[in-house]
Amino acid sequence: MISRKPRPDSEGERRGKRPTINDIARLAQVSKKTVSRVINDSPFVREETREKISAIIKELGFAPDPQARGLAFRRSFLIGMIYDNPTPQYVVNMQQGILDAMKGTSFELVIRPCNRQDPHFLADMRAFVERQKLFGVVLPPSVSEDERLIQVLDEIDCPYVRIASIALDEPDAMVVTHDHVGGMEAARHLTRLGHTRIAHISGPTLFRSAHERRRGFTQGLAEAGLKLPKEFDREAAYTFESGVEAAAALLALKPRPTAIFCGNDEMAAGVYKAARDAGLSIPGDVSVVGFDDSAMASRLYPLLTSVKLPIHDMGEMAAAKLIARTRERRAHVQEKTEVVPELVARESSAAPKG
Amino acid sequence: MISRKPRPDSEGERRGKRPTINDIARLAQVSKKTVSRVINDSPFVREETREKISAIIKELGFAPDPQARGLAFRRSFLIGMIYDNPTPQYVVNMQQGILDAMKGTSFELVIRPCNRQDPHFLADMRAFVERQKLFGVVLPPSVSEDERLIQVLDEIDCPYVRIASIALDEPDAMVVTHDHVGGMEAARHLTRLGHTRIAHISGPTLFRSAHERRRGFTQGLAEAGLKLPKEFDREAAYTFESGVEAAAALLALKPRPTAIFCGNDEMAAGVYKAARDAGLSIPGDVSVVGFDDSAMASRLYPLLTSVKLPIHDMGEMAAAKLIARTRERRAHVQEKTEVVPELVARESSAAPKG
DNA sequence: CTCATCAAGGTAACCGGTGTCATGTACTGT
DNA sequence: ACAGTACATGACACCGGTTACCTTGATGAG
Repeated sequence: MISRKPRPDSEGERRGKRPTINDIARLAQVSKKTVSRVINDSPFVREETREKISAIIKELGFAPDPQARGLAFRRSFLIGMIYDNPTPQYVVNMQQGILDAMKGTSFELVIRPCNRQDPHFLADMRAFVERQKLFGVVLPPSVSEDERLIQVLDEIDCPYVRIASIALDEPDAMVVTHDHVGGMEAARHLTRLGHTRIAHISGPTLFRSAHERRRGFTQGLAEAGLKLPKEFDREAAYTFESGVEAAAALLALKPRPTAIFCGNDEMAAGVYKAARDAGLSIPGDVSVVGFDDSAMASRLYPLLTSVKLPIHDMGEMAAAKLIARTRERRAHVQEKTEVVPELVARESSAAPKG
Repeated sequence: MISRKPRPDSEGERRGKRPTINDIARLAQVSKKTVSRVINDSPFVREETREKISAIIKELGFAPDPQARGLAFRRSFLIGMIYDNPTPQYVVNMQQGILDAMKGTSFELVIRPCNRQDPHFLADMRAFVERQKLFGVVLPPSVSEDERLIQVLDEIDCPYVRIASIALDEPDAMVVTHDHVGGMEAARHLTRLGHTRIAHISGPTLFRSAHERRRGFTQGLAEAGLKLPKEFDREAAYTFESGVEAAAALLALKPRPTAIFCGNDEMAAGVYKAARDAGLSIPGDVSVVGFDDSAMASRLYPLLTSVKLPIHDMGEMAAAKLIARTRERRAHVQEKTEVVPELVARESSAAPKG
């Protein structure tokens, strides 16, 4: 129960002290440079020597000091995640994905939420990345869309991988999420159910994701010969409240839509509320489709049909691309780069009445 | 749209290169050691000298390299957050709190989810903390309750702050969350509404939080002369599914409880489902109170009454304690250490029928 | 007036690795 | 048998700071 217990007196030996590269070198009777070569997989080490050194390293549980190594490399072993996405589920899943990609490597994840509106935004990010000499950064939307930030990162020569709904960059600096396919799937799902009066509540269209989801959606409607009339096309803010408001307006129209596709689950939850307020039932009077397939989707009643993006995998892929830059110097350049959303049908969507 | 733009040829000057302590020393015509003294607020620098150096530092926008500094200090400027809490909202809020405490300092946050069941758990954590020479770690529940981990941290002499529902350690290594007060508030709320048959679904009681919430709850019931009968006292797993199951059992009892207090919101959502399945209305037939006040609480219908813990502030306080260790060598030792949950009454709790 | 004391700052080694280049060996080819 | 080359390794400076220790001039006590 005591926080800082006195440490037992250390006996003469290097008790408690982690071994250094010098210790290894001494034991292996080689220079520390050779040990360094083994650590860094240099090809210029005799197999025999390598094995001897490796054995000692393993035995002593030696691991090089990332700070010292970083200092010499002029680059740290930290990967940053810079984000402004307010959805906790999204953030946590992506973090986990990145961490999974780093598993077994000596990289660590440093996180950095930010606000693109802040006047210090660019200066802060520059200072952060430059000071920490980040090995690379993962940029989920919407920071991935900020060209000013990209310019800063290019200037200070910091590798990055952008996660976005369209290809904004070279393949090895991108994970493309094809949000428009998700929109299309939503449209297909609803038209197949027989809906014809279908509305959309999009996120702020200055977010590419919102734009792409909407684009795919209208495209999907077009496949069935349908259009998205102006009065059925509302832009909201990706928030619950804005969803309530937009949905209330839609549900007051005559004739009202029999289905609503929302740019995310938060706004879909807003539709639930607006529908209750208007005395309408889901999916009896209106079908609802969300986007994200967040935890909420399976807690709401009725269970929300939603489009799911493999956020964890996106993070993992992005980090893997970053890590690949050293591992095998641009070896298999074209790792998997694209991800496609999938519709998860639940209870909130059904054929329209009559 | 190109990821790695060629950098403009650097002119003779140190274009693009960050200044080092040597640059500052040269310009100020002092030794680098004196610059170092200024950086570290050593008292042995003449005011005049200090000002001259500070001015140059500011002008050049110099910031010492954390790796080099860390290497010499034998300690990094990274603060770790080790967690196993699966609730994204919780994780993100706490992260944000920690980051807010670090704002303006040169610390960065490294996150590390873990699984206490994993056989490598302790070894992994030791390697992580020791390799990175973490400045300190923040331990939210339930890792904060793991005495083996604490022992490891003590051994490698890594400072930590534990966030837990009871005082497990010295005040400067703790943030105490008094979960039992939350349980008590829930009990008071329900008894005041007139309920007498009140049930509880707790989290796994090997989690202190679950145990404390339950303890406070029974204590609150006792204040009103009530007991928690055995059949009204269920232990579940903090998950939605386990909540459904436990609630179904409770609602099948005769007479059934008129109110259920849940150890978290996830399980409360489970009660909603079980109630619907049983054809019971909330709060008409059963009142429900959750714990966490997660985002879900205000998306569910009816809005969930829940007990709220200031998670962001807990993270902030914990990190502040860590940082205070250097800032002003154990100056005001007794920073604020305790936090009290608050009940947020919404629609899911009302007076019992009749 | 001398010596101890202290503030203010400098010097050099060091933290734990890596880069550069020199050196020594063992094969090649002729 | 001998230069030429490729491989394997070591010596040493360096990354950008800090610690430990030393010097210097000024001040005060005896």
